[in-house]
Amino acid sequence: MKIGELARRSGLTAHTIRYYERIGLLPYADRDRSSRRDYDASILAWIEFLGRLKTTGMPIRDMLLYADLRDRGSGTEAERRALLERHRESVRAHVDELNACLLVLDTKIGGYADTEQRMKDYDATLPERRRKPVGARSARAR
Amino acid sequence: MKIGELARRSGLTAHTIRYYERIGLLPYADRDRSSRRDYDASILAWIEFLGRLKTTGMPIRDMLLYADLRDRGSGTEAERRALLERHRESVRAHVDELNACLLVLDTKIGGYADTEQRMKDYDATLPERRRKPVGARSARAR
DNA sequence: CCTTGACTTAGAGCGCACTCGAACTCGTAA
DNA sequence: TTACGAGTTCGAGTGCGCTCTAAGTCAAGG
Repeated sequence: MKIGELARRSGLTAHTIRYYERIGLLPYADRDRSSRRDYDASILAWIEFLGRLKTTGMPIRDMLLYADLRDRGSGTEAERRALLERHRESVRAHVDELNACLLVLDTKIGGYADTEQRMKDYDATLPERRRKPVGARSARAR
Repeated sequence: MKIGELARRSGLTAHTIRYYERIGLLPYADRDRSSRRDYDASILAWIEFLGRLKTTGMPIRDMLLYADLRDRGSGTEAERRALLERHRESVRAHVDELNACLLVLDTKIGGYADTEQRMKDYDATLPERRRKPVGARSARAR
């Protein structure tokens, strides 16, 4: 599989695939006679897994850590597992936080229930917004 | 309340508060005789609300949109509401996505159940990782 | 033979959201 | 009076994760 097809199939751009290889997220790909990257379909599973880590907010530096553990092969399983478990906890915490925000958002939206009614939430508590008075740099200009 | 106290109470840094004012996320604050910002406690509710939007992944440009609608006052309620509802939907979708990823993560971690066992997931499907062969720029170097 | 288009590399540039530094001004306490 | 600490402005710098450009190579089709 050439980089173009992998791009189509993975949803990444060819640019991003090369970038990932450069930083070590993807293994250095085999090249054909004319130096073009030639991928095995198995790379897709790894890219999908990276995508999930990314979706769940793992920074690239941590994915690199995981990738490096994987490189080092057997003997690193416990560490890999620990890394994923820590990440799972942080994702769970984030989901909880998002759900809490959703409740607040529901309340807020509820405040707009009848568009024609006055607000009784945050919007009403701040008297009115002011803009920086243009050209008024200070009381006694110098 | 001076900017330092607001920083302590809001969790933002004074730098960030000034930055938010600069870009229009926070209203231009009243200044005392010596040009120092002097805040009313009501600003805290707004900052907390912004924090929730931020936590839920709303980009600053959208918060600005909301802030501008709020500035324009009555007559913009429907639009504000629509904005929040769209955002709520995107947050819900993201939560669903995260939960789906959590399931995969659980499976993956399950694969490490007994650290001493062989892997039968992604890690096992990629034969082995290769590194860029240093100094090997091409078959026929030039 | 020539064109086309998919690829190659190295490196620059971008958008976001801060974050910090420099140089300065105040008000207060010693 | 002087020193301190907390504030001010403007603008530059940072870290992240891409994203794109330039200039070149190559293989296949017309």
